[in-house]
Amino acid sequence: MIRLGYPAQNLSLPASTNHTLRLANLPDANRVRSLVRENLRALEEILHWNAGHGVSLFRIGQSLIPFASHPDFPYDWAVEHAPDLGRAGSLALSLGVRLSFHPGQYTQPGSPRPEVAARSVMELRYVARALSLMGSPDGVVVLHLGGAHGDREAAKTRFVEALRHEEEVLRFLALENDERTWTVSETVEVSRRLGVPAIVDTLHHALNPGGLKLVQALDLGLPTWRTRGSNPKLHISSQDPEKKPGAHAWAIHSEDWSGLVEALEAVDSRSADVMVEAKGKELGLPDVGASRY
DNA sequence: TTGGGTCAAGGAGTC
DNA sequence: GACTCCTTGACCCAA
Repeated sequence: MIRLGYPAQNLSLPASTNHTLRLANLPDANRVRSLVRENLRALEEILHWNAGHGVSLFRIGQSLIPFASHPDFPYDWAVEHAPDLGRAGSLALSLGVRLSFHPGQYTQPGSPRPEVAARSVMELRYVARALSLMGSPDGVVVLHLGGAHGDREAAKTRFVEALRHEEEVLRFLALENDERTWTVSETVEVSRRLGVPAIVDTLHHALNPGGLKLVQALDLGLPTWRTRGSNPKLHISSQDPEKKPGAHAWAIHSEDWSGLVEALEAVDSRSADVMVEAKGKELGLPDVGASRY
C-alpha cells in the first residue's frame, strides 16, 4: 500500500508549526519559549487533522524550534521542550503519522569551508535530537548532497567524513537526489557509504536522470531501506507548466502519479511512503490510486 | 491596519 | 564581481 503525506504546513487549518523570529530577537528567551510551545501545539492539531483525513506522513518545518542550532540560542531547548516533544511524538505514533524533517539548501556538510560544514552538522543534530525526543521509530531527516565544488569525488568524501561518526543523525538520515547536481545513482552510492537509505524524488530524477529510467532509479533506491527496517520513502511532485523547470505545480498531475504507481508495480514494491511536494500542500494530494494499490 | 521589504545560512548559473 | 534563483512564511516597520 502507498501512504501519502505533505510538507511543512496545512492550508486547511489556521495553525502553523512555522512561527519564527528574527535573530535580533533571539535573546528574548520567554518569547522563544512561547513561540516554540505554540509551534508544538499546532503540530498536535495538524497531526489530528492528518489522521482524520487519512494522511500518514507529515514533514515538520525547520523552524519548529527556530535557531535551535544557532550558538546564541538562549536556553537548552532539548531539556525544556522534551516533555512537549515527547507528547507530540507519542501522539504521532498513536495516530499512525510518520514524521520527517528536511533541512534546506544552507545545510552543506560537504562544503570545503569548515565553518559551513560544522554549522550544517549542528543543524542535522538539532533535527535528529528532536526526532529522538519525540520517540519517533521511523522518523526521517531528508538531506541533499549539496554542492559539488568542481570535484565530485572530493565533495562526496567530505560529505561522508563529516557525518560518518554522527550516530544520532545517521539513525534518521536519508539522502535525496537533486535536479541539477547529484543523480539517483550517485546519491545511492553515498547513502551506501554512510549506511543510510536514499530517497528518489521523481521530478528531480526527470530533470537529472543520469541515463536511468524511473524504474531503474527505484530499483537502486528502494533496496537501501532494507537495513533501516521502515517503509521506503519517495518524493513526488509535478512540474508547474507556467514556470521554469523544477517549479512545483499546485497538485500532482495524473500522468505523474500513474507513472510512479506503474514503476512501483514494475519493481514489485508493495509498500511505499510517498511525500507529495505540491504547492497546494494537503489540498494537492492525489485522491485516487493510493488506497487501491 | 496593511503592504512591501527583509530575514541566518550556500552554491550554482548567468552576464 | 554582481546578481538571481532555489523556496518561503513570517517578521518588521513605515505609511
